[in-house]
Amino acid sequence: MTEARKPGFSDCNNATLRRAARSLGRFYDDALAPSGLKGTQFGLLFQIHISDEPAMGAIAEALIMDLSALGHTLKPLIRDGYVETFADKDDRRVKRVRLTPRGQAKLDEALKLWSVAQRQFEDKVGAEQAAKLRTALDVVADLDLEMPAAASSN
Amino acid sequence: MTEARKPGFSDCNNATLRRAARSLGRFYDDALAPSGLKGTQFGLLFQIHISDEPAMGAIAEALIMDLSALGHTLKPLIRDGYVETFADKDDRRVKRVRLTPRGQAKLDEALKLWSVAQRQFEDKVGAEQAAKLRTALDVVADLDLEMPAAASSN
DNA sequence: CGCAGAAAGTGGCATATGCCACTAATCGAA
DNA sequence: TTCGATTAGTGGCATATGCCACTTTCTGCG
Repeated sequence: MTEARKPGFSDCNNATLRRAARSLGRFYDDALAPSGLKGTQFGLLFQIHISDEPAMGAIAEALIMDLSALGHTLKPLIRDGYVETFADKDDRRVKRVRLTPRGQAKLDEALKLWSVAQRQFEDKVGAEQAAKLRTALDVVADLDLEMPAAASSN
Repeated sequence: MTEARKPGFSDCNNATLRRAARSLGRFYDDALAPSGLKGTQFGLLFQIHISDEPAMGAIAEALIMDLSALGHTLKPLIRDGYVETFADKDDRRVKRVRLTPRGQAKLDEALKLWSVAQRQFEDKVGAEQAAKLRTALDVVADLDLEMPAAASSN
């Protein structure tokens, strides 16, 4: 072993998760590079695609990301004309999002690249295993974790 | 179901991993907040702590992160006096890193907060299950993935 | 020795994410 | 109706990460 990742305290679930995310993220980013999209952007476009003109808040909730972070991340996609927003008819506070034709086309293009990476990955770890991992990750993501002290107002 | 995370195509391993990372990251960040450190910074200080005055490159490799990204991430820690760097005696290209006494103290402080979060997490998913997940994530992180086309120069 | 090429970092630029303070709109009572 | 609480986003600020173009050192040869 490289002496780098010694056992004993390298047990931080968060650190391990981030490390894997960086690693896998680079792989998917590389695969998507020809489309000009990052893995995150692809995921965001996809989420919008499978939703029905979702509100910002709905997207943020589905992806478990901060609403403001979503706003920031959306900017380059809007700038490049892949996505457009419009106010909800009944509640002007709500801003809805949808893909432009250009965005739809870009997503289709990226999906082809994505599927290659996805297959590549599943060939390595096994589709079954990959599915199990995703399930486990979804469980973790949806855990209702909160620090003891913070549970006061609950 | 919230209709947000429909089945079928939400199978992207990368998206699922990032989503979980955002979720868990927030939990650990909250737990570490009293120390003023983010989960990432804590992990970085810890990595330096368990290594012996590691070179930048060694840290980057262990954490599977870009060397320049490491440099950027290290800046606030150096600015706050938790870490210091010095040139390697035999190779002036190499920059080594170590914790300052102040950094060591901060790490000790953060470790207490971290262990609470860690325990909280393991109580929820089970220590056994958590260990399995970490193992799976390490496997994923260390996979030798590369796009078919990129294998040319190999 | 001297030079081409590799190796280790740095800096700039761009995206990814979060938190906090604010603004705009809506809702729920009094 | 009117005002306070709530909800949905925005903008600013700071860290997290990557890629690329350079600069500085080393290394290996001829």
